[in-house]
Amino acid sequence: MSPAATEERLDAEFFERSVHTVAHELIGCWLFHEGRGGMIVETESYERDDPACHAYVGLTERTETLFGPPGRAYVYLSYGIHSLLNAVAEPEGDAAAVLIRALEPTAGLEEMRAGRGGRGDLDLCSGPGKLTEALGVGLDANGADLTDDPFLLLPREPGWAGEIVTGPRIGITKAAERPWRFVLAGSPYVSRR
DNA sequence: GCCAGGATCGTCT
DNA sequence: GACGATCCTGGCG
Repeated sequence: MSPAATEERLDAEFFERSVHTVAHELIGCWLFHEGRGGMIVETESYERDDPACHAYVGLTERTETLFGPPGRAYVYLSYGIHSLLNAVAEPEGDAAAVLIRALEPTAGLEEMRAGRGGRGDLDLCSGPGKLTEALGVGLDANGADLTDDPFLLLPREPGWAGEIVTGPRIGITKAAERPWRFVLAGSPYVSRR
């Protein structure tokens, strides 16, 4: 299953709202980068007044993108190894972002398998570090416009009716209890943990 | 199948 | 100089 090529992209307005609303509504949407990608099945939201958010400490060179206009990509290096992809939300000057944690891969499967060392499809995009590797998104994508090439971000297909479950965020030590993780119920493509 | 530990580097103190 | 919004491997049962 894949979206029609003529469908309209999500625009900056979509992201210019509460980061939690954006994170929730991104589930079921489609994300592609250079022809590789699929349906978003797992996200987490990070707001500015949130000890786990990088922008919590204020504006620095690193967090500049977070304070910028919505609909941009915030990419940073985690554990010295993995690039993690976020979508900047809320109006410019209001730092908040949605971490894209997992996709159900549908497009460019061969390329993604090659980039991921020939792993099975369940392991292609089932984690924030995995999906950036599969899609070929690196640190140089920081600040890029997610609503334009080489990214392609499409809304849910008409009539889509997936069930979305919320829960505590994963892999953080501060404010981990806040229920700002959103997953598509029953999807085998979400990260394990 | 489950768990513990290591890899590796940009950013902040 | 320490610490991660992670992933993979190896050891053990």
